[in-house]
Amino acid sequence: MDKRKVNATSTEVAKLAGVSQSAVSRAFTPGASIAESTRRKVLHAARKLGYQPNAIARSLSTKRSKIIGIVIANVTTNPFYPEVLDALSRQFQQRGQRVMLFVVTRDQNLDDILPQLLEYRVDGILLTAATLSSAMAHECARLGVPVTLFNRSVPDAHASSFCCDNIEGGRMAARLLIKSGHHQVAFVAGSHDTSTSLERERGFREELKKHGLEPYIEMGKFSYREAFDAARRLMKLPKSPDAVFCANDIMAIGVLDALRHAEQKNVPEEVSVIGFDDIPMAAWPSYNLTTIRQPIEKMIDSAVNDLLDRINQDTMTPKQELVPGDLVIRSSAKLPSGLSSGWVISTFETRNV
Amino acid sequence: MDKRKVNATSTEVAKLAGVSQSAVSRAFTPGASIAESTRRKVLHAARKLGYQPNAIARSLSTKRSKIIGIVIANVTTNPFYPEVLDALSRQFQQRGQRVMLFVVTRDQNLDDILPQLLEYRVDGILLTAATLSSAMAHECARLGVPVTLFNRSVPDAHASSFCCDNIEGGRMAARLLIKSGHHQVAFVAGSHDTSTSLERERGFREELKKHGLEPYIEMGKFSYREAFDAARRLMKLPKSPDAVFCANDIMAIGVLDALRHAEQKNVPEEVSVIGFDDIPMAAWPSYNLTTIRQPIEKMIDSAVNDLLDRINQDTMTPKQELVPGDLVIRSSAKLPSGLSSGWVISTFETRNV
DNA sequence: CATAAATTTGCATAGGTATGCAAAAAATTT
DNA sequence: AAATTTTTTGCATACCTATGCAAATTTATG
Repeated sequence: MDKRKVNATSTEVAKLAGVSQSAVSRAFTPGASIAESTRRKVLHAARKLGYQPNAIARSLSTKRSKIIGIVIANVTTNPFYPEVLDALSRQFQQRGQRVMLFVVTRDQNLDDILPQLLEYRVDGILLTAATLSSAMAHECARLGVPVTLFNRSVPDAHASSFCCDNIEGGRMAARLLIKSGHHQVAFVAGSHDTSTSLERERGFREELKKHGLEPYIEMGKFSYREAFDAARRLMKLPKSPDAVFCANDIMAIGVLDALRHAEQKNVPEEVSVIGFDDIPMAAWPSYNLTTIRQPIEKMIDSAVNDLLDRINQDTMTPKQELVPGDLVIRSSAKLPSGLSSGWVISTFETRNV
Repeated sequence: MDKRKVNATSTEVAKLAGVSQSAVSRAFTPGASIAESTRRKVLHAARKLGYQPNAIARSLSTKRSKIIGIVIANVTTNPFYPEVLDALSRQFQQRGQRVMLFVVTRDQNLDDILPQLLEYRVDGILLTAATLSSAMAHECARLGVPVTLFNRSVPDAHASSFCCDNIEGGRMAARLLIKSGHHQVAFVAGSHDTSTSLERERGFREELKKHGLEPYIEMGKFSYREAFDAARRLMKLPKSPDAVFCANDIMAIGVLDALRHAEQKNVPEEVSVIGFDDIPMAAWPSYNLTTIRQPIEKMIDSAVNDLLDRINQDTMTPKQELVPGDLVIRSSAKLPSGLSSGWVISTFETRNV
């Protein structure tokens, strides 16, 4: 049991086991042509030397790194993204892929980041809360590295994209507010250059318009604090809104806190609040936020499947998928008299936090 | 500008530039011996072919992958860890290291995970919110891969560890509560097998004992929801506590919500609440949580420096560092008449969220 | 037992870069 | 201009594994 050598190689194992280096390689390659008896000999020798196959060398040889590059933003500002990262990481892990991670700021230019991933010959790239320049999209396409966007609509047809149906989500929020008799509503936007916020706003406005309503718009910059302030501004208006729809949950929570603690408003009696995402906090007993749930697991399943499929059959064309969200009814928004089918009623007691 | 070829190699670039493959390699190696004129020729040819050095091949050749393995848990349940991950990722990125990420559950056995990192010949490993079996610690030591623990005390001397001074943090909380005249206090623990929770409890008890007090203990499992319930149990006690110290902020927030919304208690008039970590939420206007701040940036700076140093000078012995926390005074705990020096007074207005 | 078929094995090489060493070229000194 | 020093260059090889191919071995068939 001599373990002085730092990193045994397949050749050393081969020598000890009295076989060729090829045999060692085959012993560690599932499905390779090797007799059970020699495989055992090899594994025994390997254990003795503390041998572990060198994935770097394997990658070089097979031209598959088994690494997926993940680029993610907003990890500290929106609890939705840790949720996404967790699910992604697990999924890839489970499917035998490693993850190379880049955490970026929302405004950071990916044109500096992606080349770093490409250097390592990642098998695929998944971007979330980040946008892709079309130059980079082309570059990845040229190199045959599939790219998938999560939660961002696609700039061109070179990448797949998986999003919640944000427009329909905005409509759902509007419908609920109208049904429950609101007359003056507001939208707290995330930013004016993010597809998610823009689309949610579009659906919301569109549906309101059908009923002759037009929302106030305030900017919340996807942040609790900014949304908190936005809510205060809204309440200062001559005809202050009786309902606020926010482009995401973290802002909705900021609005809720502002209404309750800074503006002494009762929610939902005086003002209804609706969010988007359904982050774990939305179910906390002191928020009980009515919101549009993004079915994270389902979306990630699809995204991961698509990416891995495109890695393995390099002919597949990118796909754009829109996953419907669910209206989750809690108690931050007034209820209409009759409930619609398809709504998810979720109370603190019935849902694990 | 022909770019049909998928991945140009240094040899192809060499041919086009009319130099040797070595020259190409040197052109991309900072500090290598190469004439400025040839470097330019090479870079020009490289651009023409869309060449990018192959980091996998380089790793094989140099025996340095420039990859750090990060293992992290609790990413979705405690906002402290997204903060940590964000900072770690940035730091390594900035220092020219890539990050291979594993998100694990609290109870997952690292003995299956670490080998996967070692396969890729990571230059170093950073574990946070995760513990290391001593067998694995030995294995890493044998392979010359330095390991650093973040926020966990060290099982043996084979790894470095960087922690907040949890014991002293517990003492600080106790001192504040005593100074401001509390008589019946409680501790909401995270778990009974995590050094952070145990140490915070120890310091807290220790200091209370000096003043003849003993805390109620409740289990909050590091979760908002469990802590919420724990608070309700505490308030049902015949002599319910007038102060609650929690092993982390997310539980303190659960307690706060329970007190305010389920138990109709005024905070801090009737009950004081103190947390640990100082996550961004702690500064939110509706919480204003008094807490012990872990100086994340400072801790991570030290941890990253130590790890990179040990990677580069392979003789360095592991280091155990205890970083002092700061008591951040907000308004969830009653104030004593006179403030001590060294306390950080932080109000919503003075701190960026 | 001989022959054909199937399985297992080793050889040789590819994958792309870095680097020690000696040769060549350029710069400096005498 | 020759001699010396310094810088630059290319050659050859190492890094470690996977795999096509032909040879060797085992198993099955007649």
